[in-house]
Amino acid sequence: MSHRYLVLGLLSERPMTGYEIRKRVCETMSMIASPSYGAVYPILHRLLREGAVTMDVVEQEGRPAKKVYAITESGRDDFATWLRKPAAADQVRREFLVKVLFARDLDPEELTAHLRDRQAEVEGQIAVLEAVCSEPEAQANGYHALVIDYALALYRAELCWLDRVAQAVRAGELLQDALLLDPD
Amino acid sequence: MSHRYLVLGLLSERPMTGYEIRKRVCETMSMIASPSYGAVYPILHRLLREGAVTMDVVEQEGRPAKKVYAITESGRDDFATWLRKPAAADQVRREFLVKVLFARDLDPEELTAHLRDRQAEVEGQIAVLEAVCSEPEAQANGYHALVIDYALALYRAELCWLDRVAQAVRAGELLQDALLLDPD
DNA sequence: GTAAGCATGTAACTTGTTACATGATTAG
DNA sequence: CTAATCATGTAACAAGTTACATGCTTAC
Repeated sequence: MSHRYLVLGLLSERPMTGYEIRKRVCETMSMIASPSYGAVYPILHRLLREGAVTMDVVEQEGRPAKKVYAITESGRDDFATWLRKPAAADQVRREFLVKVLFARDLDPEELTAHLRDRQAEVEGQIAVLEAVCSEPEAQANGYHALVIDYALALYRAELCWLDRVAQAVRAGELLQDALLLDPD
Repeated sequence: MSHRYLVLGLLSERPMTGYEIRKRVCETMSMIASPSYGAVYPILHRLLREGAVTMDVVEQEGRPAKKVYAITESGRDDFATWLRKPAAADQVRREFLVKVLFARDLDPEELTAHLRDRQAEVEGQIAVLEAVCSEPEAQANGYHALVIDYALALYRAELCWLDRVAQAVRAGELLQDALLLDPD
């Protein structure tokens, strides 16, 4: 459901094509979503059917014609209503965590490998976010910057956790049952 | 996909019924997942069909008969293979974040309300995690405790972020475009 | 008596991914 | 000549939710 409103929100800034929407989301909002074309186009078709957007075919030479979608008053109302409704609660839900949960079945080296993989992934995400941060588009929109800051804060906290756990594994503190982690 | 392996992982500890599995996940692993019956039962049927588990009908007086599922060697192999594969990357993806992204369309009080809602939600989650932490089951399993600690670390980081943003809103630092948030 | 817990299940629906098809231009 | 970028779309599939149906027991 929130992909729909992400699309509508972006169109409330300016008219765009499906291709453009997807590109913008994947490049500057990848921490929130990375929808495929198979998600974006059907959403636009549906919004059009419902009258939340209008569509304008723009011929281009050289390139294929593009369909520019623009939000309508009714679309703005729909978006405004959604924006004011309380957000649904959602989980942390990472495949990575399920693997940690059953790490008693892994050798310490295998667990360490998972931790290292995740660390590389998180560091990569942080690098992407910092790059997005320094772009003019993100700096112009305080709320976009806010969301990036949120993701950075969580990723940095995760990095700390990964470090602590990697140390505990190295120290052999995590055996079959084990102790660990002073509560703060 | 990871629900399947969560089920298989739990069954690798001891035989259980679908009802039990769901209850245990929802009560002690709610930060990772809260599958509905409509998710759990079909997974078990499929695992049975594939030979990853066996099923034993146990009649009970008073209560309806229950179906106890136990993991097979083939199921253990399947699980062990999955456990060693690198985990898929996943996003932060919170509906809440999409609302923040478009908060320029909200009055400061409306944004504050969203922030407060989220704060209450996060504090509730932390309370649940701390309660689970103190149970003997979680303390006996170091890896379970580890996952709880992960979730706590992220939730606490989020709480800090929420605080910072709430303050910025109160101070009127978040207008149409706005500055904000010294990079660390 | 009524709500909650035990216990199983299915059907309809939603939301999304992957993989495919099409086809032109530009940069290496 | 090959890959990437622009640009649209569909079909098959995967994974899950919600809502329903059933039915018994125990605690308030």
